Amino acid sequence: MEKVKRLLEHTPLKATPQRLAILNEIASMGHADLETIHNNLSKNFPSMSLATIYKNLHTLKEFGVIKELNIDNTKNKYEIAAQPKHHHLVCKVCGEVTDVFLDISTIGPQLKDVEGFDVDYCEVYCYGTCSNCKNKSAG
Amino acid sequence: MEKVKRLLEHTPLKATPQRLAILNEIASMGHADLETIHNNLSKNFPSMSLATIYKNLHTLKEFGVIKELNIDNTKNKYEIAAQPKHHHLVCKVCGEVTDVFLDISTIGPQLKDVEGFDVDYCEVYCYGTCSNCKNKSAG
DNA sequence: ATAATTGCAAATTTTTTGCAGGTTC
DNA sequence: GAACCTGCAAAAAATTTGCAATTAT
Repeated sequence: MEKVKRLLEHTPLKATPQRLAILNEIASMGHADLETIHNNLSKNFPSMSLATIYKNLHTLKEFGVIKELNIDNTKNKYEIAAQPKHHHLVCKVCGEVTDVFLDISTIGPQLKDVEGFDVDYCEVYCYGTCSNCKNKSAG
Repeated sequence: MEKVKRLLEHTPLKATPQRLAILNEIASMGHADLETIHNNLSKNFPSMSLATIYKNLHTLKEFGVIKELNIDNTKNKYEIAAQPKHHHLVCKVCGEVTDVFLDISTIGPQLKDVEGFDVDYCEVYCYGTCSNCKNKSAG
């Protein structure tokens, strides 16, 4: 829990048990959505209210502690922001999300052509079937 | 209107005026969200109900006539699916979305390493500032 | 004629808000 | 002690549903 506490260091946000639990859940899952966070935390933390999770996800995102993923057909998922830059692999069967490090340096030069648009960063989402799901469908 | 009617040809969906108007709106805007569609269509089509738009966006997506975009911090936007493969540029200031053709052939080979994951396709979203917004902030 | 679609109103689900009591710094 | 947070309950917003009348094929 001390690990995630550090994520709040340069923010005005207080390290409440609920907030740390939410961060810890996201950190240990890698990626988590609101419902999953609520379900998992409710077990050990029965009074954890939905409103608290809504407020926290909003605030944590606002202060750049977490990031929202933008995945097709999925409820919003969150990940810890302080990670090396990476992209995402999404299994369209089970929904599992995996981080992947990609060299996308060939994209930047192609955007030079776009009249006057200043690109800050690009996000890549790759969709397909994970090995688990592939094996299941194969028999 | 005949143009968008063709988009329904290989589906069991009927070409109702409401449906065609929705498709036409998306086609002419390039990308549109539910609220915008509703606002714009209500002008000429006062009885157009929100429920009809919800149902249509769902059905049209289900049959692959339209695609939902996955843009950070934005309400779901839709585009016509039958278009050459492209990616998206998003202005973080005004929200404007622009299509962009990118060669992402360098990504595929990098994914060979990922154990057992079969990638179908990748989506790239590039975020930045469009020329309009850049000029405004510059004075 | 048949099956699909619309629009309304109601129901449901999701998200936000206000505030009293409690907590962190 | 000041500012911030939580959890509750209520409010607001977003989305879905059921159904009778209508429409496309």
